[in-house]
Amino acid sequence: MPTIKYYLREGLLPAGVLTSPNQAHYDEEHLRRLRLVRALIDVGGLSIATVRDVLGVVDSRSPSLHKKLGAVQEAISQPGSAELDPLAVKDVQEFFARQGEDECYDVTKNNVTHMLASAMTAARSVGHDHFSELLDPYLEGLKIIARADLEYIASRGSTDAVVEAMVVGTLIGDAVLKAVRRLAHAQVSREVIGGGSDD
Amino acid sequence: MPTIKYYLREGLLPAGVLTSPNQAHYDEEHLRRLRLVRALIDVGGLSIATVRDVLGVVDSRSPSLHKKLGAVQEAISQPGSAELDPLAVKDVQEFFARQGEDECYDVTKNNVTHMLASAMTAARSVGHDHFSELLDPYLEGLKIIARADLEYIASRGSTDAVVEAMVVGTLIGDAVLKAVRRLAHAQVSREVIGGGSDD
DNA sequence: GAAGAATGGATAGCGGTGCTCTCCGCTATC
DNA sequence: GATAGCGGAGAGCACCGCTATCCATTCTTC
Repeated sequence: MPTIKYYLREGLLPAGVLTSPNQAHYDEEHLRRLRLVRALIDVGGLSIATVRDVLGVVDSRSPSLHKKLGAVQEAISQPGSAELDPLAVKDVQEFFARQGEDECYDVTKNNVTHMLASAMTAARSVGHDHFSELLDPYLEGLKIIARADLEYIASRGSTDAVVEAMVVGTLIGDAVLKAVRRLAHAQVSREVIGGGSDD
Repeated sequence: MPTIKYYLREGLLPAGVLTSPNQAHYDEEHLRRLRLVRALIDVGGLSIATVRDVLGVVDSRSPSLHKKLGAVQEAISQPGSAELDPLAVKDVQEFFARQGEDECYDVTKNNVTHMLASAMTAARSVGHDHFSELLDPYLEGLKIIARADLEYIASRGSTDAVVEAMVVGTLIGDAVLKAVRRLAHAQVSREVIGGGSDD
């Protein structure tokens, strides 16, 4: 697998233990890492560089678990450089205000918030000026989901496993949510307009 | 903008109305299309080829709206070619069975189902063998979300607008969900482990 | 102990994708 | 009539993920 050599070179995988100058030993942990990297790339859609960042955070030792989870979250939520529509930013801020979370987040500094504002910008750019109406129901549904997520993540053993579960759960979870949402769309749409041909 | 010329060439944008052999006129509709294309690429993360497919479906005239929405959904849910873990497929099938939706979907033929199975495969590959436990709470939350989506989409005027809203709402909605889910994670995690430093 | 296979390490190169540059022939404008 | 601009088409560029090749060394096998 030349790909593995490449990942080693790129620093995505730790070098094996050299038993001799040209003989390195790789254990089960290395294999786990490799599979994690592949999952992040294939399912998470992360770039090599982002994967490196994420793993860097995962491997870092941080005083507080909370901080580390925050850092992981930032790392797996890369920005996307389009500039933001001020109205979209306002949409986001109003949403925060409605949730009593004002001023906690800054669009310019927080990747996740920036992500949200980017999406709202895109919505407005295609004429969907009231997309932000969806934010509240979204949050309502996502609270259920997030609780399940956190329960799942917290049920891990070590703190390392918790951090890793955060990465995996978030990224693979994104993909799962995408798929299940589409299924739910189809299901709800079937309920509403049946199989018929109305408009 | 050479990029526009490129999109024209790639068939992502309809040619302008030629007022003379070297003078084309572009109206507001063209501009809308361009912004839509950019949104699909930037926020939706679609490739040029996928955008072309999606727009092809959007522009096609189909007898039934339901069919068209289904086709759109397939188009915006491109597969990802990794092979599937049979156990992951079983996870998905059991999930369907639990929802009373057996045999409605085939992992090999339906992009969305395949997407779900891919994600479960990735989860298993990194040792998360019980990720499928999350599917039920996910669906529960997503039902709320999907209802809001459908309501939003159905409130459009023409059927063309409905189809377009399906595309936009699904793809931009994915991005929004990603962001809000992370915010919900942070919020729930703050509730649970506070800002403190336990593990 | 010798021959062959295989490894680690490093460099160069390949293939696809999204975009840009340049050129050509034409026509609208001054 | 000169010039500036357009539409159209081809070649080319930059980046990214990956692969192929090479070399020195060393484990394996006889």
